[in-house]
Amino acid sequence: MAREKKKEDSFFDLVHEVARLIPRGRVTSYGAIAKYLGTGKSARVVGYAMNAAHTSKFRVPAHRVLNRNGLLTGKHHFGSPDEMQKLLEKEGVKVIKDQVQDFKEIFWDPNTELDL
DNA sequence: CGATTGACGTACG
DNA sequence: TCGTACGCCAATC
Repeated sequence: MAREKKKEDSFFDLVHEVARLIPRGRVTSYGAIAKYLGTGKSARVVGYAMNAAHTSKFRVPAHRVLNRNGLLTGKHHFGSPDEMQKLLEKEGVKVIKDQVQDFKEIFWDPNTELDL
């Protein structure tokens, strides 16, 4: 009765929330989010959670989450692989050959930005 | 309940 | 410097 809504405390929601906190025009890495969530070395779980982002009721800007190399590793998981790059460029992020330019300059680290 | 997978990361050769 | 192997944690089958 009291549970009118199922609270999804899954790791997914945690990643989804952080992903939504990413400012427009900024990008982050799976490892950064993983560390922020406490997963630490298991950046894989973050990527896995991103896969579930599609199932989240909220819109998760997964296109702002890249791997440690600033490479659009998960572009294939979008409706269209070109859409991810298109979205990033639309936000002012230059992407060449699936590689984000000035990745370290637009890199948004939740551990630094949120803990500031 | 056990084995496999996964949008990563780091270490080693 | 580049390529390959392993580890890590959680979800899914």
